[in-house]
Amino acid sequence: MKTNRKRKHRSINNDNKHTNQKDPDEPELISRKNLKLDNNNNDKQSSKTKDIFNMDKKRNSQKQSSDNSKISKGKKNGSDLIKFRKDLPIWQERNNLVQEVKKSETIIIMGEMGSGKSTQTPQFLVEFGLISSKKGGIAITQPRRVAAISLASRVSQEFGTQLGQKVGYSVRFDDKSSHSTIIKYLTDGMLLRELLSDSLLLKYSVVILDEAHERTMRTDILFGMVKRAQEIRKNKNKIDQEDKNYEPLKIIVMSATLDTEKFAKYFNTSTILKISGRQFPVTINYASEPQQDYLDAALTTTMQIHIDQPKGDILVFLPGQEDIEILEKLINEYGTSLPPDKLKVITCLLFAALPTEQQTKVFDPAPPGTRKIILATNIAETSITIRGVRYVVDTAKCKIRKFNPRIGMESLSIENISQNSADQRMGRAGREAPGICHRLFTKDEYNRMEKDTEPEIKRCNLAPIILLLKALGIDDVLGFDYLDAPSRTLLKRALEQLFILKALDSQGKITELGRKMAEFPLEPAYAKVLIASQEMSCTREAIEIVSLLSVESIFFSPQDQREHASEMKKKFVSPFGDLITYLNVLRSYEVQKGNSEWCYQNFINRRNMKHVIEVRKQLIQLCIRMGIQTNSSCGNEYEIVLKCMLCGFFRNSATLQPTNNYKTIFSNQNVNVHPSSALFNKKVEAVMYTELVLTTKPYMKNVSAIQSNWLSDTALNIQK
DNA sequence: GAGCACTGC
Repeated sequence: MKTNRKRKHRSINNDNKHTNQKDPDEPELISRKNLKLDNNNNDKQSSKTKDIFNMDKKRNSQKQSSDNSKISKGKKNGSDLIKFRKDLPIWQERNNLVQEVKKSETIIIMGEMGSGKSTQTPQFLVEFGLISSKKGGIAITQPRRVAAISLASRVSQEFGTQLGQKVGYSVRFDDKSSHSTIIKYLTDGMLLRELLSDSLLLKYSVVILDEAHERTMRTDILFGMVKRAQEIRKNKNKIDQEDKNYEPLKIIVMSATLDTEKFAKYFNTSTILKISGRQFPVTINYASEPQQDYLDAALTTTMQIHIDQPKGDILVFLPGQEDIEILEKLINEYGTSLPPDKLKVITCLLFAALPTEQQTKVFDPAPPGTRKIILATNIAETSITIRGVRYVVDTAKCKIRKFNPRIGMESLSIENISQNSADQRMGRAGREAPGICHRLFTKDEYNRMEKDTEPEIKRCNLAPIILLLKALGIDDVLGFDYLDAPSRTLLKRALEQLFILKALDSQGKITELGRKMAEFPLEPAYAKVLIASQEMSCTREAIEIVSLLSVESIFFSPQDQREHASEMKKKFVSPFGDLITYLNVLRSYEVQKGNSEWCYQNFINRRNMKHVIEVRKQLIQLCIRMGIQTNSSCGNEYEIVLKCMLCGFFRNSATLQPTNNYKTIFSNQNVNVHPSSALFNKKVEAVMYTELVLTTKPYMKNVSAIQSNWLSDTALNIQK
C-alpha cells in the first residue's frame, strides 16, 4: 500500500482559534490533522460518508428555471443565429426592456446565467433605434478580459459585421474598436482609464455595468463615477445653455444575483427587470453535522458520488493549490482500488497558477469508461465554465487576500465563502441537466454565512484607486459616493501612503508628480520609481524591473521537480537579490529569444514572461509620451537602479538585528525573508522589499540587498 | 526552509 503524503500542519495564529472571538485583522486558524486513508477499507469509507449526509430527510430542491430549450449546435448561418437569439429568455423581454430604457435614466437588470443579457441588451438598444453614432455608443464593462473579447466576437457575429467595426472591444494590450464602433465591450479597468481623458464619458450615451455583483474595486469606483457623469451631464444641460448640449447618459446595471434594493436606492431608480436564466434544477444535500476536516469530507463525498451516482463529471471546490494537489493524490490512490465494474476516475486540476496547457485539459471530455473529477479553486466559480458537470462538492472555503492598514501588511487566509458564492457554486451542477450539489456544511452553517462576499473596496489597499480618484478631480475621497464606503482607516492609510510618495500635498491635493503617476497603469510606488529613474539615468532597468514585478512569478516549479527547479534557478541568482535576479532572467530570455524549450528546461514561466514583455512595451510608450528618456541605462551598476527603487519603496526596508532577524525600519516589526527569495538565509545589513505578506509568518517578498546609508540619501532626494 | 484565491490598467 502506498503511503500518503503528510499534510503540513498549517497554523497561522493559535490565539484566534474560535471564529467568533477572532480579531478581524487576523487570519483564521488553519490547522488540520494528518489525513489517513486506508485503501483496503473502501466499505468503511463509504459508510462513513453516508453519515455525513442525511440524504433522504434533508433534500432541498432548488428549481431555477424550466426553460430547457435546446441550443442549436454546429455551424451557424444567419438564420441559425436569429433562431438562437429568439430562443434566449431575454428575447421575450426586449420590448419591455427598450421601453424601460427610454423612460428611465437608470435601470437594473437582474438576469440569471444563460439569460442572454450580456449579448442581447446592447443589440436591442441599437435595433430599436436608441443609439446613433452621433449620440454616442454603448460601453459594456466586464471584470475579465476573456469575457470582453468573447462577448464582442459573439455579438459582432450576430450583428453580421466584422469584429472591430460596429461591434468591438478594448482591453489592455488589445484594442479592436474604431470610430464606427457603437457597441464596445471593455474591461472595467479600461473604462476607468478612459475616464482620465473623458471624465463625463461623452463618447457614450449608454454605459452598461455588467457582472455588478462581483463588486470588484474597479466596478465599485465606476458606479460612483458613472453616476456622477450622468448627473453632471443632466445639470449642465439645465444651467449652461450656451455650452453644447450634452446627450443624457443612460446607465444599465446588470448582474446575476444582487441586492437589487440596494442598487436601486443607490442609483435612485425603481426600474428593476428580472430575467430568468437557463438553469436546470439542482438538488442540494447538506451535511448532517459540521465537518472537522473539509479535505477528508471532500474525499469521502466525492468517492461516494462516484460509487453511487450515474455518469456525469464531479466538480470539487477547494481553497487552494495545496489542497488540490493533496486531494488529487488521494483520489488517484483510491481510484486504483475500485471494483472493476465501476467507471475509472480521472482527475483534472484547475487553478490560476497552472500552465495554460494543463488548464485547458479540463475541457477534454472524459474518455469512455471514465468519470472526470475536477479539483478547482474559485476560478471555476466565475472565470471558467466546464461542460459535463453534474455534481458539485463544495467545501465552502476560499482564500481571501486582505490588507491590514494598521501594519501595512497583506494576509492570505482560508475563509468561509458567502451564501451567494455557495449558490453560484451550486449552479455549476445544473448547466446542462439537473444536478446535485453536496455541501460539506450544515443548513445551519449555511444560514450563518455572510449573505455576500465582502466587496474588495472594504478590504484592499486603496492607494491606487485613491490616486486615480484624485486625478479624476474627486478631492473629497472620504465623501465620495461609494455604494459601500471603505473604512476610514483604509482611506487614511492610502492618503498617507500617497502623501509620503509626494503624490499628494499636505492639503491632500494631487501634485504634478501625482498626476504623472496616475497616468501609469501601475501601483503608485512603481509609477514613482519610473519617474525617479529619469534623474538617476536608469530608466531602462527601472522599466524592466517594474515589468518583471507585474506578474505573480517568472518561475514555475512543478510539484514533483521542485528541487531541480530551484537548482536551475541558481544560475540567475544575483547577490543584489531578487530584483536583479529577475533582470538576469529577462536578459537570458531575450538572448534565447523566448525559446520555449529553454524556458521549460530552466523552469521559466513563459506565459508570464510574455506578459512582462508586453508590459515593458506599454511602459516604454507611456514614458516616451511623458518625455522620459527610455534608453538611459545604468549598465551593470545595479546599485543605481536599486537606489531608484528605494524612491518608491523606502518605507519597505528592514535591517538585520544582532539577533539575526530583520526588523522594519519604519514600524519596527519583525519580518522574514521569504524562502523563495534569492536572499533567503543570506545575512545582509539591510534589505528592501516590494511586498509584505502574512501567511505562516510575516514574509518579505522580492527582496534586495541595500546599504542603510542609501536610505538617508534617498530621503534627502525625495525631499527635493 | 515556504507556498501562490481571483482579477485588472
